[in-house]
Amino acid sequence: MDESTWDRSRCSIAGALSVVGEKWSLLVLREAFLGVRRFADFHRTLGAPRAVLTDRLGTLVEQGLLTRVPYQAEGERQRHEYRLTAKGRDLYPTLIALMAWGDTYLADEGRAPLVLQHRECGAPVRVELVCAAGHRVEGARDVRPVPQSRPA
Amino acid sequence: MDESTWDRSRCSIAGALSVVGEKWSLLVLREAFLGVRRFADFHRTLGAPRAVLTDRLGTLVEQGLLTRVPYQAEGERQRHEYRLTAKGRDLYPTLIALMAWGDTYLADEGRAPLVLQHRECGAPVRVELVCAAGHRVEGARDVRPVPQSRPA
DNA sequence: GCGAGGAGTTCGTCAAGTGAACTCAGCCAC
DNA sequence: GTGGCTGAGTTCACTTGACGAACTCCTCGC
Repeated sequence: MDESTWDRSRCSIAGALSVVGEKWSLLVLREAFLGVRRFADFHRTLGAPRAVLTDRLGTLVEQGLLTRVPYQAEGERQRHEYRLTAKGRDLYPTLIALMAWGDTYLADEGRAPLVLQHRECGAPVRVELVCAAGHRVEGARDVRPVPQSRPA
Repeated sequence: MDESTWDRSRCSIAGALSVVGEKWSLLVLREAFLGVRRFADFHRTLGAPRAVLTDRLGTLVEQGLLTRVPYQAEGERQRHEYRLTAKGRDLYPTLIALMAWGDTYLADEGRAPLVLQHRECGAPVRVELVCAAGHRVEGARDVRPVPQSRPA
């Protein structure tokens, strides 16, 4: 492709990174996918500074990846918890792809620290590139990037 | 799963982010996938400050995602170019997943600024979650995360 | 009223990103 | 050879962001 003429400023990767590209954002989402919902639990499991966590949770809510819903445990006062929205849940494949890469290249002795099993059958889950016609796509070389003209 | 006992410090997502989680890293890789190889072109297409670019290219080389190979254009002095390694190329699904998310939630009027076609058949390419038994996995709810015990 | 704990906020410090200016090396024209 | 051009950095002053500890506020149970 002609990489010199494509308008990078509209790139969806750049856009996505402007939403979840800050430090801790994707890790917050990882915790959310593991079921964490409360501020104190995010803080404990991530070890991020409170101020940063407040900020990240705030922008994730603002961007619509999490919602802040009130809840009340018995014998406690009302609090808020953070839950994934559909927009947030749709980042799951991204996280899985990142994790798979880390498992391949970073895990000690190739042992993945966390295995994902299909709930129905127990088989391990992975990401795959496919085309709409059903072919398996091996990598970037099998793909032709086609920039779309900007609507006038 | 019991999210309170799993050792987050070994998480492959955190590990991967420590390699490519800094600002500009994934965008540098995006350009590399689009065929950019030279410092000046990275600089021009990304608009990142030179110092940051020097640093990011350096760490990506150091981490083995890019290699720095000398080349010489006719009539010019010898220079270096940066090429993706297998380790770098394997981040392709991650970038595609991020891009797909951005296309869905950020692109104006749902028009993806860049379409990926399967080179063989022209059909659009996307990422999918599947299990080893071949089932389609819809999302996080279909997945059971199982922490692996740390080797003693 | 008192203490505890969740959920932040504030603050001083330190690291990282930013843009402009400067450097350095080789090639070319003269 | 001299001077200019270009690619690839480096340096610097400045601003932004991250860090950890300390502080606040609110509410519940006692």
